[in-house]
Amino acid sequence: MSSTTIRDVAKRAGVGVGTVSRVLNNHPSVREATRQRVEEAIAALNYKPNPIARQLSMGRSHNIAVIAPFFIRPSFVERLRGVDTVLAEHDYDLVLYNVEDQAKRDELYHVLPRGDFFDGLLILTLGPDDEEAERLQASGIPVVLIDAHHPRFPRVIIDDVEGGYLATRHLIELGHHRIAYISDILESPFKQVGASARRYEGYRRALAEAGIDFRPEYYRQDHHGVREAQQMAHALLELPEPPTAIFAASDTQAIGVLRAAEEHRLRVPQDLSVIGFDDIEVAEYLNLTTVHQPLFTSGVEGAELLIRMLNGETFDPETPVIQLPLRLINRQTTAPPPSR
Amino acid sequence: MSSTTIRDVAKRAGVGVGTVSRVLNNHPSVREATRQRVEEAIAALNYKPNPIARQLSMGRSHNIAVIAPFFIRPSFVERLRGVDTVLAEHDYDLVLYNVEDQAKRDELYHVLPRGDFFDGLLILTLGPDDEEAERLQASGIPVVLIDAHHPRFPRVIIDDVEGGYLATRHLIELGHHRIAYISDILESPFKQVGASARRYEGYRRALAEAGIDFRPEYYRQDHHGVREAQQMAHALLELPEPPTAIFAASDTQAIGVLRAAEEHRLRVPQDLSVIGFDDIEVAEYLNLTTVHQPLFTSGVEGAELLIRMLNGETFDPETPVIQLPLRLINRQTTAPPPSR
DNA sequence: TAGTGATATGGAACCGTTTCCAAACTGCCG
DNA sequence: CGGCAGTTTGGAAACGGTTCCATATCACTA
Repeated sequence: MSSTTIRDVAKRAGVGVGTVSRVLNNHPSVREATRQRVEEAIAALNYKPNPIARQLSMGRSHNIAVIAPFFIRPSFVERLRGVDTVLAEHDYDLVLYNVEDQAKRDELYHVLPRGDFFDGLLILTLGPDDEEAERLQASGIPVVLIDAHHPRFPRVIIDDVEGGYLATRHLIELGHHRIAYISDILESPFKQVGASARRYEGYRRALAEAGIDFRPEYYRQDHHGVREAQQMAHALLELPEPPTAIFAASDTQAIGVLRAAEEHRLRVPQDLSVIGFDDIEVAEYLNLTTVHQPLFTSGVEGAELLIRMLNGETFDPETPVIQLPLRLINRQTTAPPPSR
Repeated sequence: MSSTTIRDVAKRAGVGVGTVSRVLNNHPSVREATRQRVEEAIAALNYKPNPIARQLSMGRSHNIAVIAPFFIRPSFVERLRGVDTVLAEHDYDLVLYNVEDQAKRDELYHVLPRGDFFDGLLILTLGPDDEEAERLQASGIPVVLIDAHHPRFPRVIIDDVEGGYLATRHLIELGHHRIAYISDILESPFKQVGASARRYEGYRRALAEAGIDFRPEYYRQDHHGVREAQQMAHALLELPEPPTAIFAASDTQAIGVLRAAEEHRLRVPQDLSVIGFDDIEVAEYLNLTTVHQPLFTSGVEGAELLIRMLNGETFDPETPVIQLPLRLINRQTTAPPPSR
């Protein structure tokens, strides 16, 4: 029970509360002798200031809300670690909100813009639609988007089109012509153009550039998940003229493709090439060729940006956009197509 | 900017602040007509009560601190999801603290016992040592441990000895005699007897019971991680008389074993059986035989227990201990040993 | 030793709520 | 219509800090 208050300390040290407060916030104008006495009293009473009271009187909470979709597990945790690292360093507390479905999401977008409870808001992946953006902005609370796009907010992103292009290009250079793309549902349930749609664009561009006709039957979408991906790959491999390479919009989905290949007794990469996206941790253990995006770094950069905003730093007329580099990681699930 | 206060609302509705507060907390004794007027004023001014002021005045924060080691990623997220589900339901906010190293951990154990900032504390995996337990208990703040042991605190656990026994027994029943155990370092850096040590005990017990001599060279430990596990398995497989089955203390480490087997051109399970522990998500995709523990459920149960404590529920003289069931998941990485 | 500007200090006011107490109503009964 | 118990209500006090302002103290200088 640390119900000792600043007044107790003041009394014990024989000073006024103001002085104790000054010692606490090491304000310069406190005589050394006085500071000593106060510090002794603090130690003697084992006094710890009440953060809530401090928050109330200072008008700032030192909390940062992080909205994140847990269901994209592997990549989300890496990002969160990045965020945590930075926030801890700057003494902000991380209040975490999980969004698993539309309802939860809508609720959060209604509830969170409370300038008096959060100093800032970090949104992972599930960016706002226009109306929500409006409301967020009206609330005046600083917001940074990580892995989400909205013109009105500072954000940390990757060039998904480029990523899709990179992956597809890699397959083309290996000699593939029959290249499929599987992804989660492009019209994302969360009312925004998702990453997969942009990766798809890169896919189409690479194809077009190489003069390869796009075949609608080589393109599938379903909810995100290993099982769903496995089924899509399955369908693909049963086509009269199956693809020789499959580009999955995420590593998680690539795992599903790998499983389907196994079912079909296809050797990877000899009979079928598979490439993923994200470079989550298991990708390495599965020897999955993939497009690496800096997940941890995205968290770091986003949090740092937010903190700079909180410190009153202002930016050019433009809202800052940090674009992180992508890199193809060539492991062992891609190879030239089977010759025949 | 929602700097409208309760006084603004009171003025506009022509009532006292007390009445507005009563409406807000729907206290029964407010006349319907009055309630109406107040509600109109609230709507008109778009008033939202300031949670911090409320916290200060009520002495409770509605925050729950969760201490978790991010580095055990996959299992940690599942637990966290369980926690989040329950907390959200009960309107508690989840403040997350990551512990990646000893220093961070010590700091947290010093800082967190602030009864006035957190209503409760949920500790995942990294339980307190005796001194820390002392301090925690002195602070009076309710604590629940998940996947950690300390006699003084309520906790949600599994029977790791039983789990180790289960896994080893399974291998023995398949006909294996040369069974190795690899794990992270038993003398955990976090000053407590870890799960791996108890699983080891189960391993030894199963061996003894079957009359199989324990061979020290079949038992290895190193830091947690795929790479380290891979090396340990590597060493094991180069023994003059290598094991025919390896029990890894976690699925993550089992992945390392799988990789080592691949390097050695051993087929799993024909040439080598591998069993893990935890049943994290990828275990299924790798067809890994493993011991399933209810991760999500552990989070749920822990959070619910904490909330019951917060609601003033008291328990028998005993501190409550919830033990979750374990289950062997028989997939495709174990089989009888190669006959020869 | 008085006077000066700079530095320290005490303590009231404030942050925005809840809660408590006393006062003001209400409706009902005799 | 007066009295009374039960509801409603207003508003001061409290929560535990920070901040501001006025006052006290200090170290020098003339």
